[in-house]
Amino acid sequence: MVAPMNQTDNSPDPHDGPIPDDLAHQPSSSSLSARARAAVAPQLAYLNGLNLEQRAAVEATEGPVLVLAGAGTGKTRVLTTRIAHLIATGKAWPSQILAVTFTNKAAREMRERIGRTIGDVAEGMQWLGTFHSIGTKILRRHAELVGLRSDFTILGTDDQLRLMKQVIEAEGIDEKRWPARQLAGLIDSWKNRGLGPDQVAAGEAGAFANGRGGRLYRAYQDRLKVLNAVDFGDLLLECLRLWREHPDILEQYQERFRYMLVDEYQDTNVAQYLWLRLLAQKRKNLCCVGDDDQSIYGWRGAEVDNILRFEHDFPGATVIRLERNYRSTGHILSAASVLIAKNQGRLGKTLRTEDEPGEKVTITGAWDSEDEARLIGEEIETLHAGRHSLSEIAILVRISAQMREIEDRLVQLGVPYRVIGGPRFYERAEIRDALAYLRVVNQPADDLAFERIVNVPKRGLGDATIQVLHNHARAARVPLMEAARFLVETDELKPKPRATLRDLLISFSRWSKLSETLSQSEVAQTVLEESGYTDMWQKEKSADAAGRLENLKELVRSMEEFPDLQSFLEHVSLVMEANESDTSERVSLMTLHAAKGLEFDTVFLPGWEEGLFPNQRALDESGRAGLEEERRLAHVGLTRARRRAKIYFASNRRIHGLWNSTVPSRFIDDLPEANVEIVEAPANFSYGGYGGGSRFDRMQPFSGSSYQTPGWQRAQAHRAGTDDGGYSARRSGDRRGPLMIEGELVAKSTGSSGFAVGGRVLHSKFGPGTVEAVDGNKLTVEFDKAGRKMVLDSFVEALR
DNA sequence: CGATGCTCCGTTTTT
DNA sequence: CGGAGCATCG
Repeated sequence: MVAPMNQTDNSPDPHDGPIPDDLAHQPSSSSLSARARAAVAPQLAYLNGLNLEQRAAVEATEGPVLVLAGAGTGKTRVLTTRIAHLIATGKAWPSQILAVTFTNKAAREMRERIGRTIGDVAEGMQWLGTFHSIGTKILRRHAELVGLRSDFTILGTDDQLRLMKQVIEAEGIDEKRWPARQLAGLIDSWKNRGLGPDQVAAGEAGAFANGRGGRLYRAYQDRLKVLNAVDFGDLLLECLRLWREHPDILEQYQERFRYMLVDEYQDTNVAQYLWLRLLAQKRKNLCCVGDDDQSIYGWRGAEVDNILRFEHDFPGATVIRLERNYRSTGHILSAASVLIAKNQGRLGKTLRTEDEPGEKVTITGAWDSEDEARLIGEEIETLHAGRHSLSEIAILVRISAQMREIEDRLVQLGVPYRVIGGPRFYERAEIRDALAYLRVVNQPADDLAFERIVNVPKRGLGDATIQVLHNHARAARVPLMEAARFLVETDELKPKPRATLRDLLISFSRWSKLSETLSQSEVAQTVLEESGYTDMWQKEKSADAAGRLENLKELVRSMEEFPDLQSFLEHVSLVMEANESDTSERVSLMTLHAAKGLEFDTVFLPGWEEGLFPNQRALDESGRAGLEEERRLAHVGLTRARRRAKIYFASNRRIHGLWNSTVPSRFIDDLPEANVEIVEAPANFSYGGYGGGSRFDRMQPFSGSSYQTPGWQRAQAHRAGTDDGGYSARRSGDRRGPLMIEGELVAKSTGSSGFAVGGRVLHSKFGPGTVEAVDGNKLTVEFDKAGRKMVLDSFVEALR
C-alpha cells in the first residue's frame, strides 16, 4: 500500500525553509534547559533494556561515530533510540536531524519505530528518508541554480534507456554495436562515483563507442536538462554540484543539520559519501551505522571502503561495536562468524550470543538440483507437520534462476509460498504506461512520456509517424506535442495517422482541462478509459491481464491520498511499492540479496556449489574482492536464521540448458566442523544417484585445504568414479572451465573435444548414448534411455 | 503496421 | 532450456 507522503514538503514548519533565524533560540548543549533535560535522560524509559554498547552508541551524540552493528545486534533499535534521545534531551528539534536510509521501507520502519518510542514528535522529522528522496527535496528548492525547474521529472530506468538510445543514434553511432544498456551501466557507474561529464577520466570515457563515451555522457545530460528531467544518480550529483558552486547554500544545510545519521553505511557509494561529507564538514555530528560484513552491493557501486576508512576520513571518530547477537542460536552464530573471519578486508567483530547452542548447521548433498529441491520440499513438509509456521521458513538462493525448480517442487507438494523481490509495482509496464499518460496531461512537454504512450494502445501511429514528429520537433526545437499540433494542420502526414493524431491531441487538451476541475484520481480514471488503455487489457486474453487491470485500479485508488497530481507523480517515481503486507502462512522464497535485514526461524540455503556460489562471474569480474563479497553473502544467509540453517549442494546442475557436474562450495570448507552436521541424503530414486553408503563425508571437508589440492581432486575422482551406481563420470584429465584459487583465475583451457560423431559415450546422469554432433566442447548425444541431449564433453566418457 | 519466427544470451537490485 | 528483443515477412 502506498505509504503516507512525507516526501514533499507542504507541512509548514518553523524550523524549515531558508535559514530560520530562530536557530539562535535553540537550546545549546550547555544551556540550562538542555542540562536540566539531560539530567532526566538516564531515567528515560527508552534507554532501559539497552545493553552497554547499545547505550553507548545512543549517548555518544557529539562528533563522528561509527557503529559497527553485526547481524542481529539491535541496529535499528540503536538508530531509533538515538534519534529519540537527541530529541528528548533537547539537543535538536526533529527538523534538525538528518536521518538517511537506503530504501523507503527502511525509512518507513524507522519513522514508525521512532513514533512508537517518543510519540508524534517523529512527524516533525522531515529529513528522514532515502538519499534520493532527501536529494530530491533539496534539489526542488534550488532547481534553478542547477539548470532545472522545480517541477523536474525523475526518470525511471526505462525512460533513461530510451533517452540514451536517442542520444546514441543522434551521434550517428550504431546502437547495436554500442548498446544503450551498456552506456547506461557506464554512466551509472560514473555517477555512483560522483563523476560528472567533465570529471570522467579520458581513458575511461573512451572505452565506449571508440572514444565517444564522454561525449555521449555530456549529450545525455544536456538532453535531460532540456527535458527538465533527472535520473536517480543526478538526485545526488546535482546536490553535490549545487553545494560546490554555491557554498552559501551548503552552509545553510550544514547549519540546519545538527545531527546526521546514516543507516547501512556499508552500502553507500562514493557520491553518497561525498554528499554526507560535505554536510558533516561543519558540525561533524555524523553517526554511521553499518556492518562491513554485510556489504553485498559492491557490484552496484557501494564502496566497502567507505566504512573501512571511516576513522581515517573522520578523525577523532568514536567506534562502537555491537557484537551481542539477539537472533541466532550458538551453532549458527559460530558457523557464520568463522566463515566471515576468512575475509581479509574487514574491521573485525566477534558476534556472541547468550542463547543456547541449538541445532548445528546442516549440510546436505543432493545428486542434482531436482533432488535438492525435493529434499528441501520434504524437509519443509516435515517441519510443517511438526507445526512449524510456514511464514517462519525461508529459502534463500544465490540467483533467481534457482527459484524455478524449487517453485515447481513446492507447487507439486502443495506447499504455499511467496516470492519476495521481483519487479516493483512502479516498474511494471501498465503502471509506467498509466503514469506516462498522466505525465503528459500534467506536463505536455514531457516528450519521453508522450512517446511512450502515443501508440499504446495501438492506434496506428507507428515508427513512420513518430519519425516525422521527431524531425519537426528537432528542427523547430519544440516538444513533440507541439510539433504534433503543427503537423496535423499540414499535409505531411497521411490522412489516417493525421486524423488519429488530431483526435489524440484533442483528447489530451480535454483531459488537461478536466484536471482543473476533477480530482486527480477521477482524471486518471477518465484518461485510462477514454484513451482505450483499460480496454486494451480487457481485450487481452493473456494470464496476467487481470492482474494488470487490478494494478491499475490500485494505482487510481492510491492517488486519492495525494493533494494533487504533481505530488502523486513525485511519490510514485521514488517511493511507490507493491503491496507486500501479506502475512499469510507461506514459505518465503527469495535471493540472498533480498533477504538482508530479514530473519526466519528456519533458513534453507541451496546451491552452495563452486561457480554458482561463490558465483563464477563475481570471481571473474572482481577477483578476490568478488570472492569476499560472495562470502559476505553467505554470512548474510546464515545469519538470517534464528534456530535452523540448512545448507545444500547438488553434484549436478543444469546451467543454460546443459548439465554440469559441480563441486561443493569452498564456503562449506570455511565452516567450523564443531558447528556443522553432515546430513546423509536419504536414499533416493534418482538415476545414478547416491545408491549406497555415504559419500561426501569422506571428502575431507574441514581440512581447510583448497579444493585444488591433489588429495581433493583424487577424492573427487573417486567420488564420481565409484559412487554413482556404476556410471563413471570421471572428468577427463584435461579439466575444462576456469580453475579458481581464492578468486584468482589460474587457468582457462579451451580445446576442442576429442569426440567424434557416431562414437559411443557414457554420461553420469544419462547413461550410455551415441554422439550425433560435435560443436566445440558441446556434444549432441542420443542417449539410449534419456533421449537426445546437448551436453558438455567433459561430462561424458568415451566408450570403446 | 503487426504478427510470427529467430537469435542471442544468460548474477545479485535500489533509487 | 527459456525469455527477451529484434528482424523479417505478410
